[in-house]
Amino acid sequence: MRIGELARRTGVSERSLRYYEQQGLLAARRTAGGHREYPEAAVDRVVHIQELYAAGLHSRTIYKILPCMQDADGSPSEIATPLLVEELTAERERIDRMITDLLRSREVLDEVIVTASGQPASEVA
Amino acid sequence: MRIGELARRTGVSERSLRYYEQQGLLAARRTAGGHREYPEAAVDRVVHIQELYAAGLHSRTIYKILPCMQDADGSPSEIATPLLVEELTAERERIDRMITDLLRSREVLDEVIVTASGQPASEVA
DNA sequence: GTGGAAGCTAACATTGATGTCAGGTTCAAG
DNA sequence: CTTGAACCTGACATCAATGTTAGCTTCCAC
Repeated sequence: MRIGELARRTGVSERSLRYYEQQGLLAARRTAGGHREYPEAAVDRVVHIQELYAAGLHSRTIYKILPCMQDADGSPSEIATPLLVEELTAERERIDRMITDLLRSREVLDEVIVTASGQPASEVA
Repeated sequence: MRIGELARRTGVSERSLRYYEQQGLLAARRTAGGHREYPEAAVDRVVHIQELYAAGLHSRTIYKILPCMQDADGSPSEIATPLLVEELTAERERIDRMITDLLRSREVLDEVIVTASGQPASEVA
């Protein structure tokens, strides 16, 4: 399929798809005229990429992870080096911290909402 | 206290403290020579600001919230408008979504870690 | 009053994924 | 062949908080 369809089907802009290619995350054959031609599996791959971006990973890290992921093409083509596993574990801890922070943030925000919406200062016990 | 001490005590850079002032988040009296002079309560205020930044709020939103928060100075000086409460509720939902997304991201990452660390493709059932 | 630490302003740089525009080429249906 | 949609590259813009630098001023302990 071509880039427009891939963009439509994944909800990712054409701009971003080209960027992913530039970062080595997404390959495409080219037509004689230079247009990108994607296989079906590209949809899954883009979904994977999005999931990893959503986790706050940088494209360089995603670049290293992708070969180790299972996708529609089948089994992962590479096994992670111990160094990569260590890096991923560190990322996991970062995500844990973010979750913790966000839970805390939500509490703070709730407190603000209560303070701000319901109670004039005179009503505070 | 002066900016250096406030920075040290809050862990926020002087650059950021000046930026907060520029955004209207943090006020300071000035000495005759133009140096910023902060009250004790500034420490709490900066902590509040950090908490809100950590929640992913923009300075403009924080600007609107701060007067509604309780700090070392005592009770909030203003009650939020219904519009602001609505905005904060939207922010809360955004945080909820982020948490959900991160939990999902963590799962994905765990899957990658398992796939990547333990099992060569030949071992996959 | 002096010297060095600490502050001041202003301006520019950074980050990183994505938006947007310009100016051209290719594709495919009629 | 033609035409309009789709695509190409390359460059510049964006966001927002913060880092960094330069050049100058103030503060304060001696």
